[in-house]
Amino acid sequence: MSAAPTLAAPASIRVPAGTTAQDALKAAGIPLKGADGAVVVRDLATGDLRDLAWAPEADAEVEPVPAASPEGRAVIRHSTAHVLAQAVQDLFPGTRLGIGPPVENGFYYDFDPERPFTPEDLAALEKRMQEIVRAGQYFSRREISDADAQAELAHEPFKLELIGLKGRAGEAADGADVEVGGAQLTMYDNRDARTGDLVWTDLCRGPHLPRTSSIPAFSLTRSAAAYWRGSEKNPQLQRIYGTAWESKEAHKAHLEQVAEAERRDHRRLGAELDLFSFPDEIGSGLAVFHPKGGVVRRELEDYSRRRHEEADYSFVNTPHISKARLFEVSGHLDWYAEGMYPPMQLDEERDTEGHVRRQGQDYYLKPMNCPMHNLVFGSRGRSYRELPLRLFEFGTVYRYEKSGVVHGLTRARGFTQDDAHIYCTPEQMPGELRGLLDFVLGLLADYGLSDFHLELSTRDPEKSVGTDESWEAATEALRQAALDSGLELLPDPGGAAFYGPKISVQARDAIGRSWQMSTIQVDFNLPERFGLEYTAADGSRQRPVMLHRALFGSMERFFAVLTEHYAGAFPAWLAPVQVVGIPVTDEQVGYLRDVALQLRARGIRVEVDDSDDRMQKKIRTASKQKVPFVLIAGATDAEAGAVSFRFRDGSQHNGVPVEKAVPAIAEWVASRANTDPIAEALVAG
RNA sequence: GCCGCCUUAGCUCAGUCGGUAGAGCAUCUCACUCGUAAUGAGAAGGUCGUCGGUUCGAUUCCGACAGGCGGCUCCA
Repeated sequence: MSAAPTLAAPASIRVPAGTTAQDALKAAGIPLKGADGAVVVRDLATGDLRDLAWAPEADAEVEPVPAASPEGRAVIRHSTAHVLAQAVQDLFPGTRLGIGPPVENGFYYDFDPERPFTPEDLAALEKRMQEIVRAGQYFSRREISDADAQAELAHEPFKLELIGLKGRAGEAADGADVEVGGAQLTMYDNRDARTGDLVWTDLCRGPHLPRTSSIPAFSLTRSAAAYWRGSEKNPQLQRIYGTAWESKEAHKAHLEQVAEAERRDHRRLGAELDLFSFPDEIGSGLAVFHPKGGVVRRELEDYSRRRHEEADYSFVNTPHISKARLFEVSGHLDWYAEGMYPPMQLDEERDTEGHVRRQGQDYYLKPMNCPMHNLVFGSRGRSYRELPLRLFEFGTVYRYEKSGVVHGLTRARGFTQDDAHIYCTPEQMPGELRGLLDFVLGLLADYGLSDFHLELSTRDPEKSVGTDESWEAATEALRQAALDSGLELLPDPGGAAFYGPKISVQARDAIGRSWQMSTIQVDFNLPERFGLEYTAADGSRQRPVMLHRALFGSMERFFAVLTEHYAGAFPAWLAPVQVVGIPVTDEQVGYLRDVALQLRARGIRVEVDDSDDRMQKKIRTASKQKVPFVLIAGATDAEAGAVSFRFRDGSQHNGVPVEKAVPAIAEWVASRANTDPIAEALVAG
């Protein structure tokens, strides 16, 4: 992440009628070059961004928009997308243009080429783009009537379609409004720096940089297919992604950030640290956890279990498969069948002629735990005195994810939810939601995630069941619980499931990426479908409110997020191997084994490296395995009854008496500290 | 599911313009016994993802399938 610009709020600047914004800025001493330089201006009267070449007809007040600002970067990226499109049409004449908007960290442009782009094409395009940037063509804005635009763009079918969408940009796919914004269509002409000749042109709302040479730094990143206007029903275009920045430094920092994310990729670390794998023999999206991954997972689960016990949850266990009937009742087979593994048919019997003698039964793998939990609730009469009833299970579910979306542990086909369903009275709901959110955030924080924001997904009137009143009450209860948390709350209108509104907790990791973690959902539908009831104080039968809540989303996914958050260097309490003993010579193996026994007696996961590698190699091995505590013992240590600590950051603490070292480690682990142990910290503790 | 790319030793990757392959790391053995991120030597390890086609001959060319990667769509 590049540093946010910390410029003082730019003063308003007057652009006299007939003068260009650029001249006015220059006169006011505003820089026009570099990361702080203005790339466009904001017309303060309308709030619109304008090109620097803009010359208002009447005096206007503007503020400069610096390159190193979200809007400035968007302009840079958008202009770079134009350069890409020009390069593509240079090198691949006849390629049709789609849209080319700026996006987070970069831009893309969609094309309809003769054939898909290859990596070599991308290299050639990047080279051609550099030439265009060097040429310093200027971006020239030109207003155009719809009819003229249609004539001029007769050979660009996608652009023609966009013209038809004009003024209804809200309905257009994400990014389309970059091309056709408001009522007035505009073209942007790229003109030769010297001669002013038209080099290339594109339908575009703008604004743009003054010249192609104003693009400070860019690179192309990848190509991929994308559906035209984001719909599966439309033809696929070839999309090229790139990144562009206000300075070479910011560009480099971004590329470094991408490289860091790659190094932290849980799929890579999973193999390097021997945590888990996805054997082809089992099937796509189905993971096996190796002993080291199993340890981490068990620690995650054990701690969670304890916290759930303390929070008065009841633990249940339910099977992985069920007869079809259950999912007919729950409605899954109506509206979720695509996401389910196909059924297995059991129990069918046929006679010798092959006629069915006994009708078979379809069994399904469960995609969710809620139907099973509802059966637990409904297994006997329930009293209001039992509510809220909180049923918890590490419930493994299976979903037939489409082949293209399976992605490591974060999008698997089989995974275990730390799933709870809470049945309560309508009156209990607000308090229950508040408590739930507290619980969720507290538990996530205990695992080292602390930077959260919330999203409130509200009703989509087109697709929803339940009364207006119940939606209103549930949404308000969720909103209030969210507000009480004091966290940033983003609206997600229409994002709710059809059966009720939800809050999702997003957590930012150590390198600033957001992950959706927990969801808390109110459900009006299932209690109805399952006919769930409790007896109220007045003896009447009432329908409980049901809350769904998966705290980690799934254990696999949470495992992946933590792996990436910690870059594989898990906190000591979670680390698969917490201590490695390294003898300086073979002489100390026995001594270290004795120390290891003392640690193991206190529940510490410890190994002694008695291989015939040299000590330095053993240290390297332990470092690469990201072991939090390395205990080295040579003759000096052994004679003194001591060990020498080496920590993950390379710091040392030598000659620590074993009777101090053992409890120090045990206490550190027991504290569940999420910071790395280092020499100072351990000594202080 | 769609588009593109990829699949060679446990891992990371060379290589073969069609004549069945090589490195580093890891593994094993031996020597070394060393104070904070790689000691040296040797050995072993691959029907080149699977199946089919073309061919005298396929790991190499073609096709299908499986798995992976990057996106799109999807994530109730």
